[in-house]
Amino acid sequence: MRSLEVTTPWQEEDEDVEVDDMELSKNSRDEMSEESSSDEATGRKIARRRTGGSTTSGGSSSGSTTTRRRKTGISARERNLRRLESNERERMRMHSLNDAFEQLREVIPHIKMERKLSKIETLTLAKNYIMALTNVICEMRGEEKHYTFQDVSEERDPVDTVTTIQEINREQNNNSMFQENLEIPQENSLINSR
DNA sequence: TAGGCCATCTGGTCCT
DNA sequence: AGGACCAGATGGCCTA
Repeated sequence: MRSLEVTTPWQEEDEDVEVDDMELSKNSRDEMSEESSSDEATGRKIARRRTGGSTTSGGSSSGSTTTRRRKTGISARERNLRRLESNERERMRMHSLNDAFEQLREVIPHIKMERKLSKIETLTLAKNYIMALTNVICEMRGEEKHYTFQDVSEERDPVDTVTTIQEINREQNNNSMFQENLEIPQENSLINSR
């Protein structure tokens, strides 16, 4: 995994002097918006955009415009290095999160669409699926259903398209179009395996 | 062109 | 102390 190597003017400043962190952030952003590269290992695009970041980080006092004294013993070069390493770790973290989303998309039944499910759609659909499966289990045990689903309207959102297992079955039986497009992963055929 | 979705950067906070 | 996690900010891409 390759880390970004960007030389910035403030990197040259090695003495432990007082610096303005906000100015540091600004310089960093400006400097880093120059190039983009790709991850050799994963082929992922690295730093598709590098002009992000904020001068007013949320929920904290980081947005203060006051000049703060840098921690002693850490040079600007060292701080830059740590920031770049931190960025790299954060990128990797987000990539693994996205991988998890992708795996989730693959195991929940949904209508095939031109575009892939968004993250919020994926989570909502997964939640509905879990609720539906829970109801199926309850039904098999002769227990009362845990969850109730609202009636689906005529115009349905992709997320609401499959709300219950019964609905999946009904749709599969009645709608050839649906039959053609609905993807129900084998691993998840809990209903048939019991 | 506005709005939705997304990737990335960033700094604060939490955790080990 | 350092890494993980989190949320705000920003800008790119795409679609209606």
